[in-house]
Amino acid sequence: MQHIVNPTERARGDSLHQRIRSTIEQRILSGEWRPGHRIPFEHELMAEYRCARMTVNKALQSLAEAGLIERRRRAGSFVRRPSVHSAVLAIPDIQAGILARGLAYRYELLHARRCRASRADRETMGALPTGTVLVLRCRHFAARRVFALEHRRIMVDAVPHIGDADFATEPPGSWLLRHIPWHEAELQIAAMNADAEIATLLEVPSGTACLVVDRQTWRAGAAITAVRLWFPGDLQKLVTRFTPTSEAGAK
Amino acid sequence: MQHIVNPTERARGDSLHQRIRSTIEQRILSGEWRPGHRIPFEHELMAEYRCARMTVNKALQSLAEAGLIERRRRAGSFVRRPSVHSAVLAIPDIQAGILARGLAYRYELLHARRCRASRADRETMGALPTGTVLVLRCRHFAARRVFALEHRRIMVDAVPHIGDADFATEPPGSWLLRHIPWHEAELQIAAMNADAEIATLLEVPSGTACLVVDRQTWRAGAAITAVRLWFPGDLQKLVTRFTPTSEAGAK
DNA sequence: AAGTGGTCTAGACCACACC
DNA sequence: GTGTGGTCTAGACCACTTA
Repeated sequence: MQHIVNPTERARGDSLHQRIRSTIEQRILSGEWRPGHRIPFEHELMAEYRCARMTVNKALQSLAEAGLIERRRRAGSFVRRPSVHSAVLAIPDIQAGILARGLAYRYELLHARRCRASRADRETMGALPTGTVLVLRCRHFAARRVFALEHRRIMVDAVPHIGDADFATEPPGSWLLRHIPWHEAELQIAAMNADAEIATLLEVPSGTACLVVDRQTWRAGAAITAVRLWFPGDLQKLVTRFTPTSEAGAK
Repeated sequence: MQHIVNPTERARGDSLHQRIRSTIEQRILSGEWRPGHRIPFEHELMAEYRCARMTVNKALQSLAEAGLIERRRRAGSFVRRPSVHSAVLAIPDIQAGILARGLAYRYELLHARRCRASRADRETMGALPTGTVLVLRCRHFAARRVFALEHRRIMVDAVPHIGDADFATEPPGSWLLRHIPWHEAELQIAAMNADAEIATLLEVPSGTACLVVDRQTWRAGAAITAVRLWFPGDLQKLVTRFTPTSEAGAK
């Protein structure tokens, strides 16, 4: 019942569909099967591995979801031609990220006030005209150095129990993650020179290159928060490991 | 045979396992089911949707792969607590990205020479001591402005037919993507001030904040290329849309 | 018209974790 | 032990696409 697997193409994970997947994946990654190459049909793989169609189907669907192959009815499955590099960036919660590096973490609230939603809030986030916005400015420290400067706007009406939050002691990002655990977000990453004010707050020379991350967050279509984080360029690097993909794998 | 689906929880995609998946996903994203909440058992969902176990299994496996739930034998499936934000960054090929924006693209090779692998090549990329490295420096233009400056090292011995490439006319990234379509890579994103030399080449004032992307590429464990790209900070923004995840969904 | 993949069924055995 | 999820089978019907 077992298919004889060449030791060099042996994969971690013992289930048959994982072995089939890995075998094909390695042929693609090694360049043995180039873009456009037709993968064996499901019925051919069934015969090769002596298994049910559901098993090879699971392997091929998994490769299709990963963007390595394209499946076309009546035609077969084909190795895709990668066009964009799709990188999975891990962006940890700031506090957790600093602690994970073994550094001391400190948080400081600089400023907090409530006001009416601005025109920008309405236009970029779809906030209600009558909505109230909580505007926060705070700093994150890693081992006594300023690690990040945070400008945040929270749509008060969309966040239940926000009155219970004490942002003098808890970073708003952490509080929100605890209370609105799942959400959708949009991210922009850019490089900007620190002006005099930003430089003072980050305790770096004026003009220092900073990594600027803008993030907007929604839940069920309703805007929750918008935040801009300034990182001194030498302190924060975003690192990731990936494989190219053909088209957006994410929906 | 059909389960009666509430119109508000109706999903795109008509297959049953997609509907089951979407229904559960919306309960999680809306906050109705908070982290730690136990999803109904597979046999309960079978009864609710009057379908086979494979069908609910496919829906739950898909949610587990997406990082929204955690599955534990004997215990059940539970909504996960997100800890890191995992963003899928789309990083297009430079030429394709500029053309996609409707801008004119131009490429210029500044410098090319072959030399022995340096100590850094060996240490950071695992290049062979006797290996030859092709060192390139080039610029990418979008509508007459300098869009990016590229420093690249290619491990000549690992890339067949590289002698056929004409990097005076074709950007090395495009040539490599055509000839080594699938690979693994590691990416670092940082912000740096342009020094005098970089600023001159980018045609921006000295000290301008730049987005610096370092990428190293392997195929089947063998180093292919390492590249550093400098983007003027105001020109290139990396944009992405995502949902938080619990732990690394990528392997 | 034919043959592919997409989906689904109604079973089954097993590993594992918890009791 | 007991019950969960993990995996697999041997069928089946259908939609779609392409030859």
